[in-house]
This record gives sequence, structure tokens and C-alpha cells, in this order.
Amino acid sequence: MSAEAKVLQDLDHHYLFAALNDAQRGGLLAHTHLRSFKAGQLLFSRNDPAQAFFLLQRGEVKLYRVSAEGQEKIMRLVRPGMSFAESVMFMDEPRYPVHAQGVRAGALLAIESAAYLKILQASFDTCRTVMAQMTRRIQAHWDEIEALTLQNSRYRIVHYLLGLVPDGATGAVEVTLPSRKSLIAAQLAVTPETLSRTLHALSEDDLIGVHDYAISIPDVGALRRRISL
Amino acid sequence: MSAEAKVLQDLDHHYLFAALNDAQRGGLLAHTHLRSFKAGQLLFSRNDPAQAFFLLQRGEVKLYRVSAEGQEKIMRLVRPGMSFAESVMFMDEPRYPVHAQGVRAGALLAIESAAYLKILQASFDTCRTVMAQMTRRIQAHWDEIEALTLQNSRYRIVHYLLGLVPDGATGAVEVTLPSRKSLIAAQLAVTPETLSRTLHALSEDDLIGVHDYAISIPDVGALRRRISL
DNA sequence: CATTCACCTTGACCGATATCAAGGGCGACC
DNA sequence: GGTCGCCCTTGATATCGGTCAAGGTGAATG
Repeated sequence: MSAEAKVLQDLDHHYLFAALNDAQRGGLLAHTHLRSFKAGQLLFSRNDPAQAFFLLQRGEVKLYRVSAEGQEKIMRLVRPGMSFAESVMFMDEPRYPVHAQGVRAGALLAIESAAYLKILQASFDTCRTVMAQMTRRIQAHWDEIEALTLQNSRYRIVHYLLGLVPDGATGAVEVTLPSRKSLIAAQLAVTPETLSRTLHALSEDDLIGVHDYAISIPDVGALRRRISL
Repeated sequence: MSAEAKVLQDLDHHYLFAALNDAQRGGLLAHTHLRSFKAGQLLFSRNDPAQAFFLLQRGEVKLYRVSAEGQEKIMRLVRPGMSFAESVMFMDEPRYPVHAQGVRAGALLAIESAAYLKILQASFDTCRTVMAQMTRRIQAHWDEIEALTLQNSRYRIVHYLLGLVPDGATGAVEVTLPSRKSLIAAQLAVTPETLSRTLHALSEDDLIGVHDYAISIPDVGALRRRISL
């Protein structure tokens, strides 16, 4: 398969492009650039002018903010197949609202916002899909704000683990932490120490078993119930 | 002015309808209902099926979630001229993601989502405006998540006060708290006690003066600088 | 005019989580 | 294969903000 065909296939599977026809997708190719990056490489900084959005092919990217004291909060960990910074293109003077840095080396597609916007104009279906996706994001943010204000760190951690369990799974499940624990901690707004201690406490209660990055959950239902205590 | 003309005028000023033509706005009238509510009245509950979104005319509405222990986090305080629940209409099976309750008696317009969506199809301009607005909301959420995780309660309170200052104002400013202090506290994810103590501490430092709901800021610049400490 | 009630304030105390510090394990690289 | 450095863990301590409790004030109500 040619490189171009591969790119087209990647686009095809993503909600931002699924409702486009072949001509539209093809037209975007000229405005799409493949870019590879290394672990630790800064992809863009907060407040940089935003002319493009991204589709991650391989590797891992973190979107984050930094406090005045240097403390870091990860707003989102991006894994292959996910897009990011696509919503800023609708602003009048688009600037990235977060920093983006490679966590594991990989490659991404950069799609020029202007070209995409032009195509969007001709596809109300895609507009609707984009708006539905943005709504989902908004609701996810509300969930996160709720978790940060109404729930404690144990809740957030258990909730995160349950999010790794495949839909509909019951009984005993084995999940794998998708990132370094310190990154997961920064996502959940706890310190690595607290994450470590909480996982330890959960395994003391026989709710989970911890072996490095493999977490075994003997009874998903029991963990789900425990979330409320 | 007739009631209908009044409603049309309200719609006209709002971003959701600004780019529509007269025929489109007129068509919505048949699908728009005026509803008044009392203080304390529940407008909808979380998870209720959502067939309409709202434009507040008078009074005040809080959008909030409640923890298992009954603790309340206000996600947004809605004031006249603001819309709410407009983004849920893009979901496939729309349900309100928060509770809505009247805080001060008033009235609102309920606009049927289906009718609006149909009109949206014919106005890419409005689509873009809606998406831009949703992007602004998303970024506001990121700001809030950052404030909740990277900043302490004093920061959030000072930031809130600065948000009340008119754009571009410098020197001495007088602002008025737009709601009961307990509601503001619930918005900032602090207890009323903490809000009270923090305001007191700020006035001890002569950064603000507190007289019930009137807050005087002798030097906005000084307060802005203080936010980082 | 007295009473009540909601809201705010103030004080004393407590607890969850951060911070600081030290040690261990494991992979990368010479 | 040794050493270095990163990440995770564990323990001791600190602190921010919450909880509980007790007034105080002002507006609404009878």
C-alpha cells in the first residue's frame, strides 16, 4: 500500500472524516503532512497560533498545562487513532490552549485547519458529527470536574481503572496500565505517591492485584460497588 | 410590542440565532415556549431526556451535580440572555447531563431541539458560530480544571473576583457579587466558610474591601499580581 | 412588634493528600 | 557486566481546606 493510501485509510476511520466522500478526503491530502517525533519532543506550546490539528498514528502524546510552580496537569493522553486540537480551529484567532509533548516516539498527521474547514462547509453530516463529538468532550469535562470536586482521589483512581475494563466485562478481568504511573497520576490530579499508596490499599482489600503495569481485578462488580464508599 | 415580537428580539441577540434570517427565526416561534419558574423550582433533572434547550429571559438558574453524600457542585450559574443545554441536542440520545433549578424566579424560552437542528442544516454560518461557542466552553472547562488541580482556593476566588471586573478597567473598581455567597462558593468548589475566610484575609491585606455583596478593589493591578502568589 | 429563618461569619478541630526524604529495582548505555 | 539514572515505593511530617458548632444579622412573616 502506498504511503498516500495508508494516510487515506487512517483518515477514513476517524469521525472527522468518516462522512466525507473520496474526493473530499483526497483533496485534504495536499494539506496533510506526516510528522514524526521523539519522546520528550515538544509538538506545540500553549498560546502558539494554531493552523493545523492532528491525528496520532503511532506513539503517545500528552496535552498538559503547567502551574506557576512547575506542577503539571495532564489534560489528555492521546493514543494512536485519536485526534487532538481539532476544536481550536473554530476560534477566530486560534491558539493552542495547552502544551503538547511526545511521551513515546511516534508519528502524526498534521491537517491544515483552513482546508478542512472549507470542506466542512459542504458536509452538514460531518458538522453534526463534529458537534456531537464536541458535546461528548464537554460532558467528559463535566464528569472530570465532578470527579475533582465531589469525589476523592480513591474514587478517581478506581474510576480510572474501571474505565480500562472492556465494556460489558464482568467477573475477573486483567487490565494493563497504558502509560507510566506518574503520567496517570498527573492525569488524575494526584501525586505519584498517592497513586502508589492507593493501589496498594486496594490490593490490601483484595479488590485488585498489582504486578507492575498489569492490574488484575478479581471481581469487577465488587470494584464498581466499592467506588461509592 | 407584541409578545411574539419580544421573543423574536430576544432570539435575535443571541449567538444561536444571530446568523439566521427572519423566515428561519419566525419558523422557530412555533416551536418555542415561554415558561416561568419560581425560586427553588426544579427545571429538569440529570438524565432526563432532552427535547429542548433554553434561553433565560429573567431570573437565575443553576446547573449542578450532586455527590452521593448530597454535596453540590454548581457547574454554571445562568443569568438572563444566556442559553443552556444547547449542546446536548447534538447527541444521538440526548439527556441532560446536570440538574437545573431556579435560584431566583424568572422566565425562560424553551426551544425544541429538533426544529432548531432542521434550521441549522441550512446555515453553515450558524454551525460555525455554534462550534466556536462550544470551543469556548471547552476552553473554559480546561481553565476550570486547571484552576481546580493546579491552583488553590485563594487563587480561584481572586480569579473569580477579577472576572467580575469590566474588561480593561484599572485602578480602583467596585464590583457586585452577582449571587448569594453560598452559590458562588459552590461554583468555586469551596465551602461558604472558606469563601468567607478568604475574603476576610484579602481585606486584611487591603487588596479588597467587603461590604456585603459590594466588593471594592482599590487597585486591580495589585490584585492581578497577587493572584500568582 | 416579636419570631423565625436563611445566610453569613468566626472559631476549634480534623483529615485527606501533598511534600520531603530515602531506598530499591530495572533497563540503558558505555 | 557495572554503573547510572529513571521510576516507583514507602515512611514521616506538614498543610490546606473541610467539618462541626455557635453566634450574629437582616429580611420576611404572622
